[in-house]
Amino acid sequence: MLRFAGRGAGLGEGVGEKRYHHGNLREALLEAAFRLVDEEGPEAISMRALAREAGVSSAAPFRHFPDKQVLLDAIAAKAGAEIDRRLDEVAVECGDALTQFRAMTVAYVRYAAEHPVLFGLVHSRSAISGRFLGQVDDERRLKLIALIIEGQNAGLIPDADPELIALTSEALTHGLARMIADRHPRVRNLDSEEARKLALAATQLLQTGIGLA
Amino acid sequence: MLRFAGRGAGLGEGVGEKRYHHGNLREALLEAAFRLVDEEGPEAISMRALAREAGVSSAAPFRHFPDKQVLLDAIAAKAGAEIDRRLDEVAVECGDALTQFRAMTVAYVRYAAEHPVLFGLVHSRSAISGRFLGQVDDERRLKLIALIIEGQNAGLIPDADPELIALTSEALTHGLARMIADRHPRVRNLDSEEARKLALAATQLLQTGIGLA
DNA sequence: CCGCGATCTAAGCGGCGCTAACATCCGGCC
DNA sequence: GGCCGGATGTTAGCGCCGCTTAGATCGCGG
Repeated sequence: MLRFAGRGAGLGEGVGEKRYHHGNLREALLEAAFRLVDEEGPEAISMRALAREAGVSSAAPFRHFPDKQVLLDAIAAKAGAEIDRRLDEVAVECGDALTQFRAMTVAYVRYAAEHPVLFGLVHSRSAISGRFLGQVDDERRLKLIALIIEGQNAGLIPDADPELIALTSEALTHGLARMIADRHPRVRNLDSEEARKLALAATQLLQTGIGLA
Repeated sequence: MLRFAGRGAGLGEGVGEKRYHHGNLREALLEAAFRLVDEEGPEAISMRALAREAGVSSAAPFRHFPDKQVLLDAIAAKAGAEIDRRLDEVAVECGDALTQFRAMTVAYVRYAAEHPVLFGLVHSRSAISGRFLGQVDDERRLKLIALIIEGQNAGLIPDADPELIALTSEALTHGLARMIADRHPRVRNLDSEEARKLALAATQLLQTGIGLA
């Protein structure tokens, strides 16, 4: 956590009080921006508007974020961490490899349905090129591959290249999530329960395959 | 096609010539914007810069595009039409249903690898909500479902819900394309030949399935 | 050949991202 | 305790942006 100035603006701040230093400006900006992006989209925020909302001058935010893109990247990192948290959460409920993979798919797709804009921001080129998400993604990649090898040893998964199986599975999951988040005509307006059912059906189909030859 | 003023600025326009009316401003703006978005991203264009490039005043573009978003949507529509053209092109080379589907996946993923920004723009919320892409998408959806039913009748595809099979297939295709276009760490810097191989391997895996139970 | 609608220009409004120069304040060091 | 340096604010302003309005120019149909 960041240090918090002792005399900074706490939650019980009086209405008329004005102090030179905000005390927690970085977090205040990040939270406001996070909420606004989630609700209105990334184009809806401006550094100046955020500064006004926080009650500081329009130049103040640049003390904490060198430019707007860095702020957007920070928002993406926050959303990415939340996705990661949810995936870890459902992963501990175990079951065999395929069950675990399906549970993670459901969690991923549900996040996309519930927070489409943030989901999109996480996968924007700028956010992806950031160090943070690359690391997280790599960790999950290794876990997923380990899971697949485990499934292969247990006779649940065919002996194809684990990397390819992981990538294909993830592509299906990611494609579903993207289509929902982007309001693709074919999956418009799914609530997260419908998204859950769709994710289950699609992953089931991936398990059995769509070819008979 | 749009009408083209007889005395409009043709390709052989003299250097010093200046005329009050451009003659083909809408197309000139669209082409320049299309190229710039493809090369530099949507944030790289501004109405004023496009006007300068076309040699007109900064207000002129607004005679042809009510606002910037409409221009971006027009670019997305153009890219969407090109994707559609490519899919139709490979679809006529026939083969059975599964082969045809795999060829279309390859074409789709290759476009994403070759024109990542345009591919992303086509699937932006604003473009998707436009009438045009919805129609195109719906046509292709019906074709794909017809293809699946054909495959089921031929004993190539299992008797699951054709809608679900279509959606799952498309989600895999779309997910691969998105990951490549967004430079997802796991599939960075694939050229279109590598993209082709990956698409073939992944769709092959979808056919056989990733589960043995 | 003329007038009317389509197309363009000039000028400007308010907002934006970002910077520079200066003000204030906090924590740490003697 | 006092002071001093760096972190964190402020004011002012630059240049660009999207977009609007009012008027100039053009070209086509009657």
